[in-house]
Amino acid sequence: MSDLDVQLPDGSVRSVPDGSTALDLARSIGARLAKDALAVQINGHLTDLVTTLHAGDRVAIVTANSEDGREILRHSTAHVLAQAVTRLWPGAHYAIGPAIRDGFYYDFDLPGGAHFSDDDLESIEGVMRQIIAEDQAFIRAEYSVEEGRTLFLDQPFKVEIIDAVAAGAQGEDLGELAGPSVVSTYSNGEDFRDLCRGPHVPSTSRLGHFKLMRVAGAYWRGDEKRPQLQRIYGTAWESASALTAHLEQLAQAELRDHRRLGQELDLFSFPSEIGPGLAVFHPKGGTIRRVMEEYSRKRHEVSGYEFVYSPHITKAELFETSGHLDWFADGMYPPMELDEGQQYYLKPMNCPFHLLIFKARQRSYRELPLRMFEFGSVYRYEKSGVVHGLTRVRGMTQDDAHIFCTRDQMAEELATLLQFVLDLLRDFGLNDFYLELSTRPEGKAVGSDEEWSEAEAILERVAHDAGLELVTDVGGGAFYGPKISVQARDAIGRTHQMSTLQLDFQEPKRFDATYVAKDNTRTNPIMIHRALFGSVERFMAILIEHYAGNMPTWLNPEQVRVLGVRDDHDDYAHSVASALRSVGVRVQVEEASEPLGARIRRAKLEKIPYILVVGDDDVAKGTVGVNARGTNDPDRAVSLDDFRARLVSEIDAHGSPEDH
RNA sequence: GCCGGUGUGGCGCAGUCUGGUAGCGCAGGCGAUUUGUAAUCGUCAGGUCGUGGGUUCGAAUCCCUCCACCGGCUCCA
Repeated sequence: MSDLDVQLPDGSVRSVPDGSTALDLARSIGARLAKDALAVQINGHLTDLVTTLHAGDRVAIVTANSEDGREILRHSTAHVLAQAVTRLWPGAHYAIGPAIRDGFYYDFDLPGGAHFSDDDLESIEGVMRQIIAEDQAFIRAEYSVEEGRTLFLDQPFKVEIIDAVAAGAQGEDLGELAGPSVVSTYSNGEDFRDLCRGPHVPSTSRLGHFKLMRVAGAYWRGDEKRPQLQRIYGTAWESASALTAHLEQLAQAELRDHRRLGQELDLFSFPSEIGPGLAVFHPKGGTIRRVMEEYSRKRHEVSGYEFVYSPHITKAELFETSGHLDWFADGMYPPMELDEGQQYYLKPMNCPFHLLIFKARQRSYRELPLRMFEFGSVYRYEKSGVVHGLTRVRGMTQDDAHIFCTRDQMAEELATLLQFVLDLLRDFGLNDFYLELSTRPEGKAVGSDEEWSEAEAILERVAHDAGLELVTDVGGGAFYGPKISVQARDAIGRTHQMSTLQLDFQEPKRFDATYVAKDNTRTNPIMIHRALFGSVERFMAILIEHYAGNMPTWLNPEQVRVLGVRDDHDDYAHSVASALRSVGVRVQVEEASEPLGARIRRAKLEKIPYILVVGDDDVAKGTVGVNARGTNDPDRAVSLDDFRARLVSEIDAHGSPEDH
C-alpha cells in the first residue's frame, strides 16, 4: 500500500498510508490528539473522524477545546437528549435540535399532548448519563429521499424536513440534512436515529459535561401559527471546569440583574396596581435618572439642540398621517373616544409632534439643520409575555431628537451625530462599541429604491468613517428608512442595542413639511430620527447591570455617608456633611446608635461610593477616615479639604472610585 | 398572545406532595448598649397565604377562573 500526503494547519505535510482516516492521522500525530479529537476539517469542510483522507487534503483535527469542537459536542449532546426523551416517552416526536451559543436545545412533541415539567429534567439527565456511559458510537448513513421518508415514517417533523429540503426549500440551516437529494442520518445505540448533516463526535463517551437548564415552549419552525412544541435547553462544555465556569458566570449575571438590584437598592418598582411594564421610580432611582437626564440636556444644549415638549395623547389623525396606524396599530394602546366619536391615542412615538412643530410656521433653509430634542414619554402596547424589567416596558421616556436638514447637509450631520452619540455613551462609562446597519425591510418599506439606496450608502459611509466595526442587519430597517444602531458591549461582554440613527425621507412628505430653499422653491427636509439612550429606563437598566449596581460616584444616589464613631462625634459628622453638601455632594449622616461595624456594613451593602468614619482624631485635626467602595483598607486621617477637592474632581470627570 | 414554572408580613424564604385555622431570617418600632472600619443585646408589632369561585366538618395545602411575575417562543416602529 502506498502512502499519501496531506497538509496540516501549520503548513507541514504528513504522509499516511493510503486508506487512512482522519482518526488514523490523529493517532499518527499523537495519542493525546487522537484522544481529544472529535471531528475533522478537510479542505475547510467539517466532517467525521472516520472520513477517509485523500492525497493533497488540507486536514485540521477538531478538538473539543475549539469553537467548532464545542459546537459539535453540543449538537451531539442534543442527539443524546432526544434519545433519552424517546426512551422515557416512547412515541415522542422529535423535531430539531441544534447547537446554540453556550449549549443546545431540542424540540419535542410528546404523545398525548404531554408536557415536560422541571422535575423531568432530572430524570432525562439521568438517562442521558446512562447513554453516555454506554459508549455508543455515532454512525453516519446516507439514503435517498424516498428511503428517508420510510425510515422516519413515525416522525412527522423529520418527514416534513425531508420533503421541504427535497422540494428545494431554503429553510434555516440547522444541520438537518446533507443536501436536496441525499438524506444523511446518524444513529447511536440500537434505539436512536436522527436526521442530521453532522459531523458528530465518535462516541457518546466523549460527552458528559452538560446540564439541562430549562423547559420552554417553542413554535415549530418559529411560526406562531404552527404547533407549539416542548423545548429543552441545555448547556454543554468540553470539560467539567468549563461547565462550572459557565454556570458561575450565569450566577454572576443574575447578581447584576437590574430587576433584582432595583429592588435591593430601592430604585424602582412595578406596582401591580399600575399595570405590567409601567415603572415608578423611587427617590434613589429618581436621583439616578435625574442626573442622567440633566447631563444629557446639558450636552444637547452645547451641541445645538433646541428643546421642545409635546402632549401624551393625540387625535388618530396624526398617526394616520404618519402611517403608524397602518403599520403598527397592534403595538399601540387602543384609542379612547372623546367629543362625539373623536378618537384619541396614547402616543407610541414623538416624531409626528416634532414635525408639527416644524410646520408651525414657514421655515427657511437658513434655519437648517434644525435639531429638536425632547424627553418624550411614549406608550406601546407590548404583548403580555414580553415585558421585562426596565428593558421592555409599556411606558417609557425616549431621549428623542429629530433633525431636519437638507440633502446636502445629511452626510455631515450624520457624521457629527454619530460622534456626539459615542462621546455621550463614553461619558456614561460604555466604551466598547460596534455599529449595525439595518437595511430595507422587504415587503414593508415605503419610498423609492433610489431613496433607499442613497440613504443606505450614506449611512454606510458614515459608519465606515467612524472607524468602528460594522455589521449589516439585512432587512432590519424601519418602514420609512434605514438606520445605524450603536451596539455596546457591557462589563461582562453582553451586547446591547443602544442608540439608533435613522434616516427618513418619507415622513416630511406625508406631513407636507417644507422649507424655502435658496432658489425659493419649497422642499421637503430630510428627517433624522435619533434616540440616544433608546429609552431612559432601558439605558438605566443597562448601566445598572454594567456596573453591577456600583454606579459611578456622579450617578450614585448617595455619594457619601458620614459615620461618627461615638454619638459625641455626630456633630462633627454633620459639619463634614454640610461642607460636602455645600459643593453639591449628595451626602447623609447615620448617627451612632448602632456599632460602627453594623453601619459600615449597611453602607457597603447600599453600594455607597465613600463611607467617611470620623472619631476623636478627626474631630481634633479636621480630618476624615475614607473607606472607598471596592476597598477594604480605609485611608485614615485625610484632611477634609483634600477629600472634598478629590471628590469634586472625580464627580466632574464622571469617574468612579474604582478608577482611582 | 402561546408553553412551562412561581405567587405566604416591607424583603428573602420554609410550610403545599401526605388538608386540622401560619413559621424563620433580614428589615421596622421601643428599650438598653457608646462603639475606629462588613451584623450588640433584649423586646414588640406586622400576614383574611395574589384574586374570585368550588370540593370538604375543615383549605396556604385539592380543583377551576382571572391577575401578576419568572424562563422561553413569537414580537420589538
